[in-house]
Amino acid sequence: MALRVYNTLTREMEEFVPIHGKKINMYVCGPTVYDHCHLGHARSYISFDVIRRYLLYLGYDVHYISNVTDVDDKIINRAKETGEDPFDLSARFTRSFIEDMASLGVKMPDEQPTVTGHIKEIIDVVKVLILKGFAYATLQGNVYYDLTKSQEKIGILSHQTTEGLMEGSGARIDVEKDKRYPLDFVLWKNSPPDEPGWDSPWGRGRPGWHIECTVMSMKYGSQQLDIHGGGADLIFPHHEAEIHQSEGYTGKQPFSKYWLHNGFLTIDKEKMSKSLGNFFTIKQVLGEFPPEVIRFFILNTHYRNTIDYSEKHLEEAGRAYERISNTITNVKYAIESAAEEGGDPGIYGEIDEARKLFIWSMDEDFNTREALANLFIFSRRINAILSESIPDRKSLQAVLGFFSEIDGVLGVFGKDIRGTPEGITGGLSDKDIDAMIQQREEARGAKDWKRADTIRDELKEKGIIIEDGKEGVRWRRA
RNA sequence: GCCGAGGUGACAGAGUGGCCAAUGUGACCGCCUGCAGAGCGGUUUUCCGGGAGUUCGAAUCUUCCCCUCGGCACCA
Repeated sequence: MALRVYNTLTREMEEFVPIHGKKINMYVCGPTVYDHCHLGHARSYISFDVIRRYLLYLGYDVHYISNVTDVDDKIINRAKETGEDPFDLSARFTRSFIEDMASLGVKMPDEQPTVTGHIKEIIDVVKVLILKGFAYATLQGNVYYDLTKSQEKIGILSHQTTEGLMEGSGARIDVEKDKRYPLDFVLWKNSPPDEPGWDSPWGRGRPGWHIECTVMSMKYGSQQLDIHGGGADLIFPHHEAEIHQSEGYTGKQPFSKYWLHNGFLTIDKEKMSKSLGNFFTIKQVLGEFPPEVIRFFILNTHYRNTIDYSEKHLEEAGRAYERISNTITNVKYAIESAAEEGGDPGIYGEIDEARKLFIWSMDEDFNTREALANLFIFSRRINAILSESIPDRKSLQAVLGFFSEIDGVLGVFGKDIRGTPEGITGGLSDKDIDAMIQQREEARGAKDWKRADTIRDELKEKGIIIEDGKEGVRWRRA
């Protein structure tokens, strides 16, 4: 059994073998911060978050790098529209992005470099590319990568022919007049006086979009990465450009051994994107659904497939999520009334089997959907055991431990395992709730069902759900 | 136009040639329950876009056709 991944570079499933043993350098393209992030970004970063966590779970030493593009035409244009300083604007949306990721339980990258923090390094790499003959500066103060110098690599990731690319894009790109070849891409771009810029050997300007990833992945990772990830929309031209310039710079190939790309998120079968205006920001969706449901929803489809967003689908995901969530709650309640030892040891076999299936699923290109399906089966078995008898505390703790182990990868059930902190719900403290339940129990004892139901309804209105079980009454916040 | 991905039950979505094609949601029935909830058991008739082929055997491989979505300026 070994991990296999789908590599965009070869278009095949390949066994995952890192370049340097257990140490992995993984780079994922971050966002351009000119607006709040939308659910499509969430999809991408949650997918790679889980990939990262699973590699850690397998015992790899993962060094995870993800940049923030904080200077770019879109930022400058947006700032012009709003009259805001472009750097203030990008700082504002960088904070927004980091907040969103934290809400969704995406682990912080080990390194999160920004473009503006690496201007000097970028200039140095561009200088070398010119020296080596892979790039040329023009009189207008632009520097372009010269694609004729690595023509054999055109289409290496997008798997298209030069002609195909020329026909498709040539007609639409307004070809910069100082470019030698239509497919050449900009490494350094001249900045007019009213726009952000830095002094360079070619005049005042700013980095092109692709060069940052080359520079930062090398500075914080290695000249050759194990994994490079991003949305499928980055395959061309962004990631291909990175290959040209990185391999030109280092003389080593491949720039990245594995290229992983996540699929899109659509709405009504149309791609969610800022240019189409059909997007929901992460903050909007978080306003309607809890973060763990959003994560569950995203992980409920394989990361390379398209997900069609709709409230209906999210609600469905919420109900599915509750099944496992309820199982965890059931186990926790059972622990309270369980004997220390002496229960049916069969439960350990269930855990071993479930762990095997989890790894088996995830080893196949991070198949979280399959992993969740197996977790449902495990949940059902545990519930079945629980409805027949109460196992001993030790084995129940082991079940909880297993959920926690899995959750280290999926990051979905943490709240259920740890439990909600004590607090106030609907103006009621835990103490108030317990008191009301006590009253209801008295009514039930007297078979005063009307009064018992009234209390239950009253609590329900305030967001507390009462459930009568054989180990006593339990409650949870809706 | 060029290139790519995909069409699986009511819906969502796995499926690594071979036990009755996972799993979840929904619906229905039963158990449990004062009722409800949660849970358990069961049912949801021929669910693999269509044709041809390879094979003892195909949802899985080949080929043709139909349809959908996406990439080719920016995009996760």
